[in-house]
Amino acid sequence: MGDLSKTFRVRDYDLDATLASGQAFRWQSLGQAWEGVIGGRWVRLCAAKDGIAAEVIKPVSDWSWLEEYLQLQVDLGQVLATFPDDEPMRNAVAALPGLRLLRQDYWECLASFILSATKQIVQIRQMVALLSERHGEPIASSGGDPAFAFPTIEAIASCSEKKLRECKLGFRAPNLLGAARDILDEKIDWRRLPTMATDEARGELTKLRGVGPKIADCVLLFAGGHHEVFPVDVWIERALQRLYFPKRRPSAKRLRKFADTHFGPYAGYAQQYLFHHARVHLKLK
DNA sequence: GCCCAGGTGAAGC
DNA sequence: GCTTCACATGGG
Repeated sequence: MGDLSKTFRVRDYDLDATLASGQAFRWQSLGQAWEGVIGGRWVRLCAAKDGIAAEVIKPVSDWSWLEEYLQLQVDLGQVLATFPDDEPMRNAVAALPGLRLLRQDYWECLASFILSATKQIVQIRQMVALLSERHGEPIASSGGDPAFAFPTIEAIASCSEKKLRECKLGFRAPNLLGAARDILDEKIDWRRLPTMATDEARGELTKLRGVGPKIADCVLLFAGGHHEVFPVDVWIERALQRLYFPKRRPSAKRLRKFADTHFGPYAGYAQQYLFHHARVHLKLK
């Protein structure tokens, strides 16, 4: 049997901040609701009293895929308690209480962040949407437009570079294609990735062309659940500079070291707070 | 038109 | 080692 909707009880969950924070790229805001696709299922989410209401289009009896994706079991208070007690962190948390990290699919996350290189978040969304429409499986959805699953590794691997460039991927096209083919050709130990220690997994991911430390760290954090990982991108670099070293100009290496030692066991969460806060509330340049 | 965007890899000091 | 640059494409 199963149900078409379910309400999950959860505290401290800011759905808007979480789905708009640039960690996942398939969510669309429609009025009060968010519509998206998680692993081949169309979903509509809505903030509800004491929790989150979910709607699907085909009956579901086991909702663990959604609980896992949304990380409903995480006690946010415990996470926030591990943050360093300094002004930048206090401000970022105060501005967005309830911001969470999702737990995404490895391939979709890797592919999306391969596309993220020197692109704005809006444009990453556009590339991901176009790629899914053209190379993903159509799936049932509510309303007029069909929805599309994110393209499988096989679907991307069987594309030509030209086909991918037609999805506006630019110079990222060969990187995405290469990643899909290298995974299928077992150039990296893809299957064992989820159980690897952080450094080993990072080493595997960065064997892929177009995947450096930043993209690898995003995959480790957003798909692998390595919560101690702190991806450093241009936004975070600016935020760290301005918030923690206003008078000096530390090298990228120095900032990396600071990020690795300052933020504690949930540094990845801290990073997401700083990142979203910097993007939304600070005019950093 | 110009500048820059959740980077990376290669080439130049 | 560190700095600079090319790489496609679109939005502000």
